[in-house]
Formats: sequence, C-alpha cells, structure tokens
Amino acid sequence: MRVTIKDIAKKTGLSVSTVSLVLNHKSERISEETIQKVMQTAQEMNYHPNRLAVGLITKRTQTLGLIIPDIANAFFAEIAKGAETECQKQGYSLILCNTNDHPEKDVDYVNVLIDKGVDGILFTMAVSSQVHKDVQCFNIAKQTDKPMILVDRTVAAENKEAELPYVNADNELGGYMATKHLLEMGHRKIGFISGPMGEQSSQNRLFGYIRALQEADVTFDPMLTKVGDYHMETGYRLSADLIRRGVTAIFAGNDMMAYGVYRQAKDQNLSIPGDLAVLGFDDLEFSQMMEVPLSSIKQPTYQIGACAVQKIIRWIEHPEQKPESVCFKPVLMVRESTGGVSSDRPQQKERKGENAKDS
Amino acid sequence: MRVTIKDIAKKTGLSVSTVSLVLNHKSERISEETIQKVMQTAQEMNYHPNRLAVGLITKRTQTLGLIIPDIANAFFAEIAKGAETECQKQGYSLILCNTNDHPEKDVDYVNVLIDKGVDGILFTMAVSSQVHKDVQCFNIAKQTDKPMILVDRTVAAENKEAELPYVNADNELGGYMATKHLLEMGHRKIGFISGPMGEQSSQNRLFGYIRALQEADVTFDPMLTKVGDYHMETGYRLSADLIRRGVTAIFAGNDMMAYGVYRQAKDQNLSIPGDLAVLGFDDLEFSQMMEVPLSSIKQPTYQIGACAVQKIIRWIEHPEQKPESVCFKPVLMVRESTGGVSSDRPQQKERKGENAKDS
DNA sequence: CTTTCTTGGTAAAACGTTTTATTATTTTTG
DNA sequence: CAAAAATAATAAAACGTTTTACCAAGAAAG
Repeated sequence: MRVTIKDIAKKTGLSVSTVSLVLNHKSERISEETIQKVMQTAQEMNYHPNRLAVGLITKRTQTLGLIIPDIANAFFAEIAKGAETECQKQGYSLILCNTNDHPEKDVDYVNVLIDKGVDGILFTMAVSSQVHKDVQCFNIAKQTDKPMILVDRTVAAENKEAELPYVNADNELGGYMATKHLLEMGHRKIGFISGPMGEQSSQNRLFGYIRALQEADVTFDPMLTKVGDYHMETGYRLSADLIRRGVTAIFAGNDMMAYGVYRQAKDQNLSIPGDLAVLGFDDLEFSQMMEVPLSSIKQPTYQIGACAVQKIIRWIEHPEQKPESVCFKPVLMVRESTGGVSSDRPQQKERKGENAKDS
Repeated sequence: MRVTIKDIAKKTGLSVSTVSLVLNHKSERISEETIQKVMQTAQEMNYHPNRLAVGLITKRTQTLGLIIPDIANAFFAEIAKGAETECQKQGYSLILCNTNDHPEKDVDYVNVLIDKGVDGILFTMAVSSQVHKDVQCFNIAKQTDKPMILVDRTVAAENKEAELPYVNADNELGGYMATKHLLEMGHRKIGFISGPMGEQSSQNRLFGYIRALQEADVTFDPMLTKVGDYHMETGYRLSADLIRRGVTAIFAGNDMMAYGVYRQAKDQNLSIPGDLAVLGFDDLEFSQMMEVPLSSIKQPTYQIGACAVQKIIRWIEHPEQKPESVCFKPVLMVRESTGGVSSDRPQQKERKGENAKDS
C-alpha cells in the first residue's frame, strides 16, 4: 500500500491535519520543529499525495483535456506537442482525445473529461461538425462552467459574453499573403484549391485569396477556385482542370494538395516554377526537401498549442478573467516553387508577445 | 453544482446505497420498481458519476498513461492514435506524456501518472536513456504494482519474472528483409546508414542487415555501415562517403535519412535506382509520393499502439495474467527506388492474430 | 403462534485528502 | 495574579462514491 498522510501522522505522532497543513505550506501557525519533522518523515517514507483525493476536495485536478480530430495529422501533432510541453512546465497533465473527426465523439469526450474532473478543455471540433453538436459541447462546458478554449477554430456568437475564446492563426491573412506573393511574381491567372468549405479556416484562406486579387485589380474568376479536401489525390485531380484553364500559378489550401499539384505538373511535363508556380499552406517538414522546394504559408503551430494552454491555465486560476482570443500571424516561406530565392530564415512576426518556442 | 447520487437519493426518497447499487447494476436484491424509479430520475437529473470519487474508492480510474519521446514524430503520433482509439473503444482515457527524449522526464512522468491513479502505463523510454533511469521507472511501477508495457522498446532482465512485456516490430527481421531484397536485386555492395546505436531497434536493424549479407555469402564490410541519427541531413552527409566507396545500393535506417540520400544522389547526378538503389524504413506517407517512390520497410505502427492498449487493459483486469510480449512482422514495400515494380498492395503478415486496423 | 426464511432496503465505514472552527497551552499585559 | 492575547495543534466535517454487514417486515414452515 502506498503511504498516506495518515501514516505520516502516525509515525510523527501528530494529527492528520497538521501533516496536511505542513505539506501544503500553510504552516504559519506550526512550529519550525514540527515542520521539519513532518517534512523529513514524508521524504523518508517517500510520500506522494493521492491526486484523486486532493481533486475530490479541491475541485482541481491539474489536468486538461485536448480534443482534436486526428493526432496522426502533423498539424495537430505539433499542436499537441506545444500543448503538452506547456502543460508539463506548469505542472498539468493532458488527456488526449482523438475524435477521428466525428462530431458525436466531440460531445462524448467533453462529457468524459468533465466526469474525470479536468480543469479545462482545449477544443478543436470536428470539421464535419454539425452545428448543434458544437452547441451541445459548449453548453456542457458552460453548465459545469469549465473553461474551454477553441483551438484553430472559432465560433460566431450572438452576444460577446457567450463567445468562447480561441487561439488560431490568421488564415485570411495567410491566403492574402500567398496570393499577393504570387501576384508580385507577375501571375494573373492564379488557381486556388481550397480545403473543405465546412471548415472556417478554409473559407478564410479563400477570402484572403479574393481580397488579394481584388486589391491587385484582378477580377476573381470562380472557375479558378476548386473545393478540395486537403488530400494529395485531390490536389492532383483538381489541378488538371486548372491547368487546362491556363493558370500560371496554383495556390493550394495545404501542402498535401500542393504535392498533388506537383505530380500533375510532372505528368504533364510542366516545370515548376517555370511553367507553373505552386504555393502551399502549412509548411510541412517535407516541403523544403522536395525536388523543387515548395513555397508555403507557415503557421506557428507549436505556439498555438502552447499559447492555448497558457491562456486556459490563467483562466482556470482566475476564473473571472476570461482570456482574450489570440490570432497568430502566419509567415510566408518563399522557396523555389514560386521562383523566389530560397531564403529559409523568416522573421516570425506575432500579434502578441507570446513566449512560445517553435520546435 | 453537479447532480450527485445524494440528490437522487433525496428526490426518490431512497438511501444513497440503494441508488448506488442500482446505478452499478448490482441490484439483485432491489425491486424492479425502485430500479425504474432510480434510473429514471438519474436520467432526468442528468446524473454523471464523479470519476474522482469512484476512483478513490475502487482504485481504478479507467485511465492509462502514454509516455513517448516525441508526439510530433509521425511514428509516435501513429502509435498514439492507435492507442487512443483503442482506449476510447474500451472506455478508457489516455494521458499523453511527451518527454522530448529526456530520461529524467521519464521518471517524473511515471510518478505523476501513478499519483493521478492511472491503471497502467505504456512506456517508450527516451532513447538517450541512462539505464539507471529506466530501472528507476520500472521500480516505481513495480512498487505500486501498476501494469507497465514497453512500446517499441525491450529490456533484458536477469530473470524472466522481472521482465516487462513489450509490443514492438521485429526490427531485425526488417533489416534482414530490406537487405535481402537488395541482394535479390543483384546488389553486392550495399551500404547501411543506421540509427543511433543507443537504440535497440537501430542495432537490430543492423543485425538483420548483417545476417542477410552472411546468408548470401557477402562478407560484411564495416566500412559500409555508418552510424546516423535518423535525420535527413545525416543521410545526406553519410551517403556521400558510401557512394565514394562504390556502393550500388543504400539501406537507410529510416525514411528520413533515405530522403537525405536522395538529395545526395541528386547532387551527384546519380539516378535512382539506375545508379543507386535506395531503401528506407518506416514507410512514411511521403515515401510513396516522391519523384521516385521510395521502397521501405513498413511497421504496423497503429497496431502497435492499439495492441499495447489491449494487452494492458487485459492485464489490468486480470492482474495475475501478465501478458506475453508481441513482436509484429514488418512488411517490405517495394517501389521504384529499388527498381522493383511499384506494387502498392502488400499482404500484411503478422505474428499473432491481432485485430488491429491500420489507418 | 413462534420460528425461520426471504425480500428489499439501509447505515455506516471507508477511500485520502483539505479546511474550518475549536481547544489547550503558553505568553503577555494591565 | 487574573485576564487577554498569542501560539501550536487538533477534531471533525466534507468531497462523492462503493460496499459490507445488518435490519425490518412479511411469508413460509413447523
């Protein structure tokens, strides 16, 4: 059996309360002598508090929940890493919940997490989310008033009060930067392969694309926008039509689809960037080591995870202070696929002085 | 405040014990009428048991811990996915612990997990692990006799009893298969770039390489083996010397390093597989979509995670039955980089009839 | 009509803590 | 020297469950 506070009490001849007080450093009214005695025997007996018991009474478990669609997706894995590392620094644990993009699991997990007494939830809802499932989740959290922060997602709420804080990257700006870069490189017919339109981030990338075009007085041609799904195969398939329509550049909604575009270009014997410029989004590790390194929009993924944890812990510890949302600025990584000089040291700009490290 | 069992007792006019009994389906001695009443009001009041309280008394939390070096590494991310999904199926939660490959964190995490009352621990120790840290971890687990299963790692123990069960892939066989394939393609001078030698899996891949060579009566030339570190840059660097020594094929200890070899080949204007055959290990998603798709040894990563969870849950539920270790057979994926026909539908063979699905 | 079973249910202890109100003792003060 | 104040420690309730041993009351048996 593990040694409990009772055992220490018995051994030292003190009461349980005294031992607890000492161990919790609430010992203003305890003599130095007793403090020493307790501390020492606790050490000797290798005492570790039972966190369940502590949690039961303090209503705090030093545990957070992270709900994401797919941990095997590099983007979420990196977010998880940032979140876990930050948790660890602050003495919290992280329960990983992988929904496989099923909205029903979103609500199951929220329930389980709350039953297990997490102090807060980091939530990236399933993209195929039916709105009412989301609402259900928010309500559960609200009802038990557990802090909940959205990660890489946002929700519009009627009233500011009901709104959940979020941490994400500025996808609209990313789309804008990407397109602007392509325009600056002299392209006028720029195809766009978006992610699924159910996803806000996808929509926003599209909005950014459109804004850049309009700003450059290029009329937006809907035929040059294809709705994809973030898979390589789709990039391959949809780019064929764009090429047929005579685009000189393709902005893919993520790097995976950009890889698909690469294959299509290869099949058609088009050189990149000579015949076709390609630009991606996410800046996966592999993008810089392809035959023709891929230009891409990079999000501070690790930081998003870390920042979300910081925010939620601060919220947990000051329940009255609901945190502000954070929107990180993405960074354009110019490489050969857009004919730029391959300068691989970007200066990362952020909106707020978050002290996150990117790994 | 959340609804407790007490509230239900009050509402139904029954005792707390009765309500508990009913809710736990231990109601042989309870009348049908009461059962209905309890069930219904529990539903109406939206009762959820407080898992902390339950855990405190039952000594079970339906929670496992997963300790891994790096969740952002695709290999571990996939393991985590397998593990989490299996947990979820069986009603367990998973606490994610990312050590960043620091052995001290291994022991910190083991302690935290036990304090939090996990029912078992899935443990991939840091590769840079000092042996005594490992031993420390095992002891902590043994002391509290929490089930612990090694994932992608093994340990030699003096006596069979003290040994920890493990779940991993047969790396020796993988190394053997890889090398044999290269030999069958007619290569005699085959270079090998290994992973760090502190890691067993790396060593075993090397042993497999050597065994295949000997079996084919090719004398093992130590100069054709380089010790790497699983990073692309290293593959690039070390392959230069191998090429200088006239190898016609390179077996890289993982795909990342194989990508490095690709770059080297490109720099030297060597065609793959014409001038140089390349074979990797891990079969990353990207390997099949390169200019020249990379042949690779594939491990059933998802299954390793899922299987480990199955094993440990069975162990938790039958503490007297320590599980057998499992060693999955890897699969050779033949693609163009070794001049094979690109047949991308392997028949996956396993040692045991594990019912895992690979995603 | 006692005694003995059943049946249906409950009281109470336990799990390992935290925390508040209280008490006993000593010291200070007037 | 009594009263007040300060010091040091404790008892006990609480957190939300599970579980065992026990109890009442009605039914069956002798």
